[in-house]
Amino acid sequence: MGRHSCCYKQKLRKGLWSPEEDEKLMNHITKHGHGCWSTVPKLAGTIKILNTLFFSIIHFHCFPFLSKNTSSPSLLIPAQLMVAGLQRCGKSCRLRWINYLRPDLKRGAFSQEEEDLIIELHAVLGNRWSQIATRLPGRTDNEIKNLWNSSIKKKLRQKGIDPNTHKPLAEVDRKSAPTISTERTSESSDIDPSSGSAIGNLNHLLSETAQSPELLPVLGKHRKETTSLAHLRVPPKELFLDQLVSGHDNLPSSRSTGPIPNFPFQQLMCYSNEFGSKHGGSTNSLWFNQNESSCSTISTVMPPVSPSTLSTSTGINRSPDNPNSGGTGIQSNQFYWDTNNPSSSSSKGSSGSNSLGFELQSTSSILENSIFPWTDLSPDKNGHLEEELKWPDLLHGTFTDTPATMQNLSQSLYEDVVKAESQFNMEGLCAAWSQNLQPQQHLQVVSDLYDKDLQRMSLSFENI
DNA sequence: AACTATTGCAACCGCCGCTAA
DNA sequence: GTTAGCGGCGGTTGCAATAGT
Repeated sequence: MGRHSCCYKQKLRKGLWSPEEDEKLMNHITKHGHGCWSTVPKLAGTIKILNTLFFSIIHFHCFPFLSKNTSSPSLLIPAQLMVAGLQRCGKSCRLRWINYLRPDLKRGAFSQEEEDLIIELHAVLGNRWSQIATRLPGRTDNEIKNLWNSSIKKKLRQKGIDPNTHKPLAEVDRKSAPTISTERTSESSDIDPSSGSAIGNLNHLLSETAQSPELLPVLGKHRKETTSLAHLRVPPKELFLDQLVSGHDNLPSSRSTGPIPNFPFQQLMCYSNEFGSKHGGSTNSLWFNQNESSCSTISTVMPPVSPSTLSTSTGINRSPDNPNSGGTGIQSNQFYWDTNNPSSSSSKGSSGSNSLGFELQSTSSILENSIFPWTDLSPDKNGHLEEELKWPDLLHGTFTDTPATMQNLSQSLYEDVVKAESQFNMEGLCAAWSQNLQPQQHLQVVSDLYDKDLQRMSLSFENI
């Protein structure tokens, strides 16, 4: 198949991104959405030039006395704005946005719970980093991949666990371990679905679950511990920006883009992370200000977003001593809303009702009652999860569960798998929200979404 | 202080699948 | 059916920061 056209182009910058490039890209995407990535580098510069030209012409015609020494409006354009667009290929722009500039990224070290989750997901999904990343809100596949290769692998080996098969190293050694190639799918393919002890991949898992109820808890576990996070995952902010700025309602097929019409995402920008409540109260707030203490506040006071707000509120606070660095501290990469804009709000703003006038409620209650009516998966009232299934039991199929639990798990099986594969489809929910549907209607919408996702899922697995 | 080794992470490379012409 | 363009993914590399000597 054809390669990316930009790969053939010369004179494109490579290497680390400068703050100026970041700003260009950030400004462009927040104002216009990324659209076609291949056009982003050009547009990121040309739009600025056109804007400048426009205002220069206005300036020239309205205030000629200020430019009497100039013979042409074009002379009013500052030279520094005449630079071309980003000298980057679209692919590079996309990568930079996804892995670094995206406002929903969670910075900082991985928690132990996240690491454990990655290990468990890797046992099921193999090196499908992007799918693993969908279960860890705010984390990118690249980040997870790096963590795996640099840290988790070593830790597992130190514990006597083979990171490829998730089996004890001694057992692997006895079996004259297969040569680990450097091929793309080497690690995931090392997990032999037919081996019986390690769960090779999701495809195998699905086929097995159809016949082997004992595998259901594998998904059931993730349903409780991880899919609940997936449920709470809100669409990337850029989706909203695209929609809010452009106002169109096309439906991109890309999994990373999609319209979110009139969705009150400000109330979802933060969620009560069960990890946080479970372990020392460290709340992992996502989206924008990642100040740990501001989670509950920002989730309830964020007003509707206007394009004007967005266009002026995309500043990035970086660590002052290293502006080019992503920083490792959670505080070092905050994205903020324009606190000077009266239509906007501060993360330290007061609570109460927002400018839409509807009564605010806690994020968790919204999630449980309105947005995610199926969230019977929530932690219990004390913030604790139900007793977890031990992973080794899952791997070896020795788990037994009560019929009632199994029934619940089987009911939710498709939820978990579908969302693992297709990511949660927020579009319909957003549409439902925008239509002010009643709870029962929400349920219907959700049900329909599941049906569609299930169909897509089936097709996907048929093609594997 | 200088050098080397290690680590962490951002970014690139190359391939694949999907889609439209 | 073929081809090209594109987005996306996973593997790998390169480099800056840090630790160790």
